[in-house]
Amino acid sequence: MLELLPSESETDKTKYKLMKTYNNQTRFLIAVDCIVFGFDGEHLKILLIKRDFEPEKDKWSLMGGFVRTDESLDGAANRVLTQLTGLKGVYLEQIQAYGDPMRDPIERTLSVTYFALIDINKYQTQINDQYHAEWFLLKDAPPLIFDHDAMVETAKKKIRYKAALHPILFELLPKKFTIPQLQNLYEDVYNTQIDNRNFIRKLTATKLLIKLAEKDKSGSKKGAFYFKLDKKKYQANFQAFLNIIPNPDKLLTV
Amino acid sequence: MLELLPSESETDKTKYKLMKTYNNQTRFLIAVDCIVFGFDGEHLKILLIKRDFEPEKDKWSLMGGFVRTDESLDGAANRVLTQLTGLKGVYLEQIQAYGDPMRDPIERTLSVTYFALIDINKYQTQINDQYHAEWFLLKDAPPLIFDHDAMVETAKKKIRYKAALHPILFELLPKKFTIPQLQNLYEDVYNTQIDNRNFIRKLTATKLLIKLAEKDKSGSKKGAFYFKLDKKKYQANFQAFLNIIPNPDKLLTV
DNA sequence: AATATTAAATGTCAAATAAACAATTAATAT
DNA sequence: ATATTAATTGTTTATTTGACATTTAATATT
Repeated sequence: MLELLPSESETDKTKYKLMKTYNNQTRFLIAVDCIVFGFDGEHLKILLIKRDFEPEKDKWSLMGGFVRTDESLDGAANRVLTQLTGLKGVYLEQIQAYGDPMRDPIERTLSVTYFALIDINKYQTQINDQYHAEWFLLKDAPPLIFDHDAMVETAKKKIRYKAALHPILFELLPKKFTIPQLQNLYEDVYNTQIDNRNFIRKLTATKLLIKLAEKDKSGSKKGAFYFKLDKKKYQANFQAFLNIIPNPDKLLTV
Repeated sequence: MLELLPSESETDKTKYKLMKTYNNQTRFLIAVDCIVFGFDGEHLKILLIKRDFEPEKDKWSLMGGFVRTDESLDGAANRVLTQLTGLKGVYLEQIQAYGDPMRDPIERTLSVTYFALIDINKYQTQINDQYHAEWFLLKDAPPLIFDHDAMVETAKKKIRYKAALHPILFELLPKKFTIPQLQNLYEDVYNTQIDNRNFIRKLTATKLLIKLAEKDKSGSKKGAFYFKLDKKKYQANFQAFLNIIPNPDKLLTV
């Protein structure tokens, strides 16, 4: 930044000590807001909380919180997410900072959004569910407070964009999953039908999947083989561009 | 966010008026920092400023500034960029928020970074060059203050990533440019050699270029034809995935 | 026990795309 | 007239993609 205060010529450390704050600048509240996605085997879902206090009491909202004095942004986002879900080590990625002066009617607040991808099976309503959290189908989520609807829209676009190139959607699945589950997930995210043979061929080419002996019999008579992710290849090749769905760029705005 | 104050039951507007601020929360400075890229026909460059005030006097830094009371983040970034370059309507994109508690030794400050792509020919040192700005080859830019080096690294990755899929690099070129210039640009961004015939074929396929009658004679005896961008197609198909350079994902971390 | 039912799993062919590769052309300089 | 230099152009092969229908494994039914 610019507009630092001039100071006398001394050692840097001394200077810093002399200069305790930047004068004549306004300070703002900083919040993090999390867009938490899950997958029920059929459809994408989003975890929202119902506010039981004013303002906007009884309205639905993203889970968030103010950044504290000694925590980083990622730290705050992880804290908020753990408060809500009880989960740690969740896939969490910063999306964007929202800083419109009027976005919070009470007081100007900057919000840094994160999206989280969690295995919905690991999530359990906290015993002391102070947040009144609820899963919604993404398609019929209720209106949200402030600019949270815009945040969710951006988050949807972001995961569509990123999942078109990188295997992040596995973060939504349990350790063992079936090909039909995986295909349902991709089809729901992109709201499109995918040819099953091409889908499997492309998946096989990634070498990310390990076939297990066990079958999931719950969905059909024949049963579908379980697969698990090859974690090493997943981490090693995460940045590589995949092309699982046909013409992904045509689907990004749907 | 959570942790709003409870309030009496009245109309929303009344509630908001009653509730003037969020209590018991720390407020922080918010800055924007711009990573400004240019292209001299051969190499990518970055615009840095030399601080002539304490702390970190005489050190190189990104151009930045504190967010003011009534401006948005984008507004602040545009203001800062115009102050530095005199340019308006520049390609500017938010990258990321940096919020490590110790990133600024004077006072905790959140910085939201933006990258700017400008036509280096349009840039002219401001008459009153209070910022002592200077262009550096990206490869031999000096060490920067605070966490600005990390910001530049992230910005480099970001434009490599984005330019692998979208035609943003045209923002660095003048209205009229030649194919050799364009190829130099891509080769410098990805630090790789590109086969000239394949490069032109892929570019032609995008239908983004319009060939002009005029030639640029400065670089060779034969001269290279000027091209200009088809602005309508550029805007209409900006989100479409291109594949100008071979195996871009292999080059993203170089 | 044979047959029906249901969803999972599998293969082929044609079209499009990408990568590797060298010769010709247009202008100026000698 | 010839040499020089960089810009421009095309072909061939390999790979990837998309479109398309049948078989298989298990359970349910008769």
